[in-house]
Parts: sequence; C-alpha cells; structure tokens
Amino acid sequence: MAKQNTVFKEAFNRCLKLLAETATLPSEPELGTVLGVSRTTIRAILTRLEELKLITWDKRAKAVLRQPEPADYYPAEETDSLSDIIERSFMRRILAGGAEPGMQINELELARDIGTGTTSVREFLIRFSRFGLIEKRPNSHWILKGFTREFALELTEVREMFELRSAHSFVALPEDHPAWAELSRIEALHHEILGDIDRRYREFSELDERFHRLLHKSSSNRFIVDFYDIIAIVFHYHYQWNKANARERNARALEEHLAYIAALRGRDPVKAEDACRRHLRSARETLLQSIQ
Amino acid sequence: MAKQNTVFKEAFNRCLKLLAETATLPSEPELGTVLGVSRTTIRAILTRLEELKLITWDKRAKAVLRQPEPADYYPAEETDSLSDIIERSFMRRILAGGAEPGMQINELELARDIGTGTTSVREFLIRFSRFGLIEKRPNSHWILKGFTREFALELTEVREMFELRSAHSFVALPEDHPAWAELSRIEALHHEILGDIDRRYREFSELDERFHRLLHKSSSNRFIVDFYDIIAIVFHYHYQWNKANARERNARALEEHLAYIAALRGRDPVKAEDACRRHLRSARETLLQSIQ
DNA sequence: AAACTGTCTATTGTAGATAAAAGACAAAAA
DNA sequence: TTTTTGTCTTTTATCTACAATAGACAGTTT
Repeated sequence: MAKQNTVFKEAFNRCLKLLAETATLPSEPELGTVLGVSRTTIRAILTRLEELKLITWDKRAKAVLRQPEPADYYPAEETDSLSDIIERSFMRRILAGGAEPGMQINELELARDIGTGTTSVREFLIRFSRFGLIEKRPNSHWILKGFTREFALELTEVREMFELRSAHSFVALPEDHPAWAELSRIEALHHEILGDIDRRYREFSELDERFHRLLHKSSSNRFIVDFYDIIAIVFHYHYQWNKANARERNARALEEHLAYIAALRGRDPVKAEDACRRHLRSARETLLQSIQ
Repeated sequence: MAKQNTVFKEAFNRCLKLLAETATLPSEPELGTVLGVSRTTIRAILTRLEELKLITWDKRAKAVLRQPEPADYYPAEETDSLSDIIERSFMRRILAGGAEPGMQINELELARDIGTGTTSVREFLIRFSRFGLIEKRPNSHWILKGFTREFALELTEVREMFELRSAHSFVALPEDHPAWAELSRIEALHHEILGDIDRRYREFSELDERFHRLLHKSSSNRFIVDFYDIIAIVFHYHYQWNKANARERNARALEEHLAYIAALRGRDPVKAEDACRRHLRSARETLLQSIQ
C-alpha cells in the first residue's frame, strides 16, 4: 500500500458517533469542516455509510436508515496513524526496554521490527532527534544518547528558565485575556480531581500538560512554546511506565498547582515566581527519582 | 541514481590536497581516519588515483607518480551534499525572494525546482521545521511563518536567556579548562582581523559563530548548545544577503567581543553579564534593522 | 602479535511509483 | 447569489528498489 487510509477510518468512526448523536447529516463541505477532513474523504465516508446500509444518499438527500452498531466501527488498531505507531514502538524500546546509552539505532531493523517501510522510520527519527535523545552519524547509524540523569537535568534546567519567564508574562496579562478564564476552568478541575483522588488520580497527567501549556503560551515565544513538546513527551511516557506511588505523587502535584494558581491570580510576580520554583523543584525530584 | 557519490568526490578532493602536501600515502585504514570516511570509500579513491595515473597502487605499495593538477579535482558543484543544496536553495527562496508569511510550501514543486526527489526535500523540511520558520499541515502543505520581526524578537529573547546562563557558567570554569586557551586564540584572531579590517572584515561571521558556540558549550546543556544551530543558520544567511555597512557593523561587533572577552577573563559574573547584555542588545538591533 | 588487505554483507540516502487525501473549478440546485 | 455537488488534477504519505557507503571478518604481510 502506498498510503494507509487511517484518515478515512478515523474520520469514519467519528462520523458514526456524530450520526448516533444527531441522527441527521449536513452537507459535504460542512461535514468536512466538522470532521476536519477534505470533501474527498467525506465522500468516501458517505459511500461506505451507504454500503453498510446506514444511510441512503442521493446528492443532497441523506436519510438515516438505522443507528450505528459497534460492528460498524473500524477497530482502534486500524485508525492509528503510522507515525503514532512508530513513536509508541520506539519509546517502548528506549524507555521500557534495557536500552543503554551509546547503543546504535538501526533504521532498517526498526522498520522490520515495526513492520513498516524505512522511509517512515527515518522521518520519525529525524523529527524525534530534536528532543536530544538521539543523534545521527551521517551515512551511518543513529546513536541513543539515553534517558539519563544528565538528560533530565538539562531538560529541567531549560524548563525552569522558560517557565519562570512565562509565569512573569502570565501575571502581566490584561484582566480580560482569555487565559484567565481557562485558568479558572483548570483550577476547578483540580478541585474536582482532588475531591475524588482515589478514583481520578490518573487524570492528572493530562491536566498537568494543559496547565503548563497554558502558562508557556503566555510567553508568546514559539521557542518556549515548542519546547514544551519535549517536556510533554518525556512526561507522557514517563507516567506510562512509572506508576509507583502515582496517587500520592499526583495529589501532591495538584496541591502545588493550586498554590501556584493562587499566586498567579494574585498578580504578584515575586509570589508567582516562588510558587513556580517550588513546584518545578518537586517535579524535577520526581523525574530524577524515577530514572535510577 | 540511488545515492550521489558526493562523499567519495569530496574525500577524493581532500586526498588530492593531502597528496600535494605530503607526496606520500599511508595505509588504507589510516587514510580513512584522516579523511573521515570508510575504507570502502578510500579504496574507491585509490582506484581513481590510479586511473588518473597519479599513483601506482599494489597492495600496500603506493608510489606517487606526479603532483595533482587542477583538472584532477572534481568541480565544487559536484561535492556538495544534496541536503546542502536543498538548504541553500530553500533559504534563498525564503530570505532573498519575496516570500510572504502565510505562503504555502509545496514539496513537489520545491523538488522539481531543485531537480531532486521529493524524499530529500521532505526530510529537509522536517529537519528545518525545528527552527520555527515553517509549520506542517498534516496531509497537506507546509506554511511559511516567515522571517519576520516577531521571529527575530522571539529568537533573540531565548538567545539572551541562554547566553547569559552560559556566560555565568563560563566564568566559573576551572583555570585549566581548555576553553580558556580557545578563548585566547579567539581573542588573538579578533586583534588580527581588527588590524586589517578593510580587507578581512568578511572573516567576522565565522569567528562570531566560533566565539558564541564556545560560550554556549560551557553551559553543558544540550538544549542550549543545540539552540545555537538556529542562531547560526539565521545569521549565516542573513550575512550573505545583507551586506550593507558590513565593514562598520563587523568592526563594532569585534570591539564588543573584545570587551566581553576581557570581562570573562576577569572572572567577574556581574561584569561578564553586563558585557554580554551590551553585545547581545546591539546584535539584536543589527538583526532587526535588516528585516525591514 | 599487530596491522593491513581482500572480500563480502548490511545499512543508508535517494529516486520513482502509487494509493490516499486534498483541493480546484464548473455545472447544478436552493 | 450563495451553497452544493460532480468531476478532475495535484499533492502527500508510504513502499520498494538500488547505488553509495559503512562495516565485519578472515587471510596475508610486516
């Protein structure tokens, strides 16, 4: 196959959900906007819906025949984009497996392992290299620099510089800036999760990213904003493979966030900086502890 | 062609220079180390040298028959790696040509323009995207964000944070650290160039990069070190297409560097910070002036 | 014994091909 | 007149193939 039709399958599944909710379908361009795909894909979806006798379709007349059933959906494995599959597979190898720093990474072997072409693996590695975990020897292999203590320290050093700067920008944001409303929503979610921490502590990871991205965004600096991608990917996989004491860790982080949010609200740069430092110090400790 | 033999041609040219200097050739593995290529390539070079009747070659017996002539060298156009060609061509388009922010970038068109396959263009764009000047729409084109005033401000903001931090690390380096010796060599070169500024002002660009990279390296932080790649590429092309007042600009920057170097030598963090700020402020002004 | 050469294999860099997806434009419908 | 559909073209994502390059190993030379 030249290209996998994951865009179609994933959009098809979302279209089924839409159908279950609304029981009616808008025009092709409108559907395209809603699902975020081109009209070509929309027409492929409509064709498939017709084949499955979910709808009848003739020009702009679209009649729903029946509600979608679980069997109508494409299985989840088929809707993941190739680059997601490669990323997951690669991260498992270097974070979970016993991957030693200095190890060679071989495009061909990776591709065979994952069952994909070399081009996609190669492009993934190029994209991934900006995270500073691998390095290319031209005309030869890649070198794994490893998820080491040094890496974590270098990462957090920059993170602290960037987030302090962002926190300063944040408190200077005008009263009516939408970030304040978003901050309130985030704060409310913190209280919700803390109120039912035993059951909901796993939601922290996502909320954490949402909170810190909001802060970084207020720097209005693409390099600072983009740097959060590195932090996010590290923490994302780190949380997945390090579940020890997750409940306590997350509860503490949530409390720290609340103090941090309160300080931001107070518009006091010094207090905000203080809360920021305190939280980042403890985040760094958590990360370092998990490494060895 | 599947792969261009620019590695061979470029190494061949360097080997000719070596031959002109030493008039004798070491063993294959040793040549490989000197030229930084594999023995496979070395043997291809030796074969070619023999064909051109520059040497006789039988196992380890290599006798030089004559000195290389200009005609023996491969022309410079053939020794540039494909990615360099693509980079130059792309940078000319977006810096020199009237490329508007928001413009679409089309892989196929770029490839046709440069006369290369799409794969290489695509990989270049992925690698280049970390510089924050372009952005991908998945399944669709790239967007040029443009070399704008905002870009320059965001770039210099981070640069200043990183370089201040690096300058602080630098003054704390132990007395016997090799960086101090390199700093002296760099300082001497500054005096040399300033002494003959009218003729040698063009050498500033390279020296500037060498000086700042030395500083950034002392941070021992891969993110800070890697960030200099962005600064380097921006200034590199910026110097190429903006030659107005180059002599005066460079002379002033050299003086600033000397003050900066003296402050670093004094091991006084406050003075070093001061000199650093002063130089970076003027570097920013220079960059901003050239944008509009 | 250490280094070198001959030979062979494996991997990378790049082009070319192709299905999937995007998107352009004219004709048709509201 | 604005939106929608039918049709067609262009571009992207991905695979496969292959020359260039790296690298391994055994036999040979110093």
